[in-house]
Amino acid sequence: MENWDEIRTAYQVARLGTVSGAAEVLGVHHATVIRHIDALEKRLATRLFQRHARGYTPTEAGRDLLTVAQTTEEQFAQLSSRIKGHGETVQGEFIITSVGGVTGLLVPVLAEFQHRHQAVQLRLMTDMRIFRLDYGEAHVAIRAGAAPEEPDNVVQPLIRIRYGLYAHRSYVEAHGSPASEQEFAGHRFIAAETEGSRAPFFRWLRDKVAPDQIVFRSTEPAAWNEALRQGIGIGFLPAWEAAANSDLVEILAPRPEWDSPLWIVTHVDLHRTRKVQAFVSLLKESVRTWPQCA
Amino acid sequence: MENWDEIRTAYQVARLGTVSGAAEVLGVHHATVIRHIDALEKRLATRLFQRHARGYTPTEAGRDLLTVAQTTEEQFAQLSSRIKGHGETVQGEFIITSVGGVTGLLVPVLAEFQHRHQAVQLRLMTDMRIFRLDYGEAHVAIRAGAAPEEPDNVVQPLIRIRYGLYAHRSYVEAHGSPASEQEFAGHRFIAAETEGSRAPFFRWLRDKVAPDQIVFRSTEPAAWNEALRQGIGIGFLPAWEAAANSDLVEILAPRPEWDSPLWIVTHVDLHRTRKVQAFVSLLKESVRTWPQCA
DNA sequence: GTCTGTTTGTGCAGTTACGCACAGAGAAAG
DNA sequence: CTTTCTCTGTGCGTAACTGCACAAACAGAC
Repeated sequence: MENWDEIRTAYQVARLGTVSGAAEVLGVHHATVIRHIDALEKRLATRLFQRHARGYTPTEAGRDLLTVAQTTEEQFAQLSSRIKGHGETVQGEFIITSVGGVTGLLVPVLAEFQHRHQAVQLRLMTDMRIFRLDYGEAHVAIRAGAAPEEPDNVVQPLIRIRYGLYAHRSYVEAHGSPASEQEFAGHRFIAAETEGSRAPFFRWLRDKVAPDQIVFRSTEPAAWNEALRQGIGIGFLPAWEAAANSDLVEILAPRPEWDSPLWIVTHVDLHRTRKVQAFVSLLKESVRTWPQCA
Repeated sequence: MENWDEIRTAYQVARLGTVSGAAEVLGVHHATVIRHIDALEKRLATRLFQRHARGYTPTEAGRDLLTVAQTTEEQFAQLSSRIKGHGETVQGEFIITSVGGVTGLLVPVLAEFQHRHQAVQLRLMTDMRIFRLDYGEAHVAIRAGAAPEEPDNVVQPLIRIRYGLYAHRSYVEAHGSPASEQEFAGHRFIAAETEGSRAPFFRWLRDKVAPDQIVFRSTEPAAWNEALRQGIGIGFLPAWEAAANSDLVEILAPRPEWDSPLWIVTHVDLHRTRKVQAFVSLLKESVRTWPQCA
């Protein structure tokens, strides 16, 4: 039962009773319809229609095909409208993967997105490994560092996060506060786990301090944050996050060279969809209300 | 949602995850698969798959299509086996149309047919008008008289019914029995309603007797029979039917010129089916057990 | 009866779609 | 890092399919 098009032609013939009518509905020549029927009957080794001068009358097999194909056409029509509507309306699952450090900024945007589009189910994936937009693992990704250059991904700049060097009040009370990087000797620092971290401020830090000065390492940005609050050492923090916590003391003010650019990355196949576009535009819009960052 | 073949192609791609695999299953070149997907996505204005070097990953729309097309394929497969089996097994409705006079011979054959093939539902149509084998009104027809010459119908001779002229004993006791057609004057006859009856014995009768001698006319052969038994007049009867009734007196013995040939007529589109063949062969076989007729 | 409209059926010409070959890109293995 | 394999993607020639035109047959109207 290969060649579904022939089934479709046979269905129209069975429905309308004439080859000519079916040809008109299908938008093909009636000769094509005849050939389709002939081929299908030959393959099934059964007559589907009785031919006469007034048209084609379906046999029992033809009537059977009629009912089956009728539901098929309905199913396909529903599928079509569902798919077409799917691209235009914002609904269904929506998967975002992002770097760990920006969840505090991202979640309010997601809340607003959910509020605007009640029919979406949100999934935020922040994990060690980089989720691939290929393979359909996520609809959009928030990436940090150098601009991603993966093919088939459309990359848009989102914002530059200003990073400063901060410590908890308790740390400053215990160890003092270095006025510049020349006074870093003897101080304790917090950094990322991976040596080859792409964050510019971590590369800067690696040049300025000895490895044994970094007393706390973690892959998880939330852990850096917590370690900082516990007074374990001096560490980088987004300026907006430090400003929200009065217990944190600014060691060194943010510098442009420490800025971490954020990127919105979407797969080219999904970038045109209304759902993705709705989220991206909302995200860009929300970013403008973050004056502490830009 | 036209072009069901493209849906089928997309279904296989969604199922297998790769263009190459789908191409192999479908028995086409992988370039064709790519073109089908491209065309379908363009028509739906939605991406069904995310393309990457390892294959095609279905999007939500693609997964939706997958489930719909999966049931479609199952439905078509069942339809196919049903239709193919339909041609080989004897089951379903079986419609016979026949001239009215032979039901007494036909019904036993139908009973045997039903006994052999429990899965058939028999319908015997004996009506004024001639049912057309075109339009699917019947599977086989038993026709009488001159050989039908309708196109697209396969005509086979079945048997020649011997007709004689009979009357009920009560009629003979009241009016006597003519020894030959020369003594028909004053006798009463039973004939068909239609003037242009194709039965040869009625044409013969029309030449021998005056119109007002025909005192009973009916379109229904069973009515002739009954009228004969009631002693209304002299009428033609199949020899076998008269022989079964001892109250009937033979007026004139059957003559070859009165023979009414019966024909088995089937539509060419249905003639090859096993169901029709089974019935036709059974009918021919049964006919040999009617020695009174031939 | 003739005429008209509709339908099926077929040979021929054009066009679309297919198969083929090759290129390019990742991913996995050594 | 290099090699190898698999899979996708595209230009080109061919083959299959489609559209066209015409013929034939039939039903209905007049």
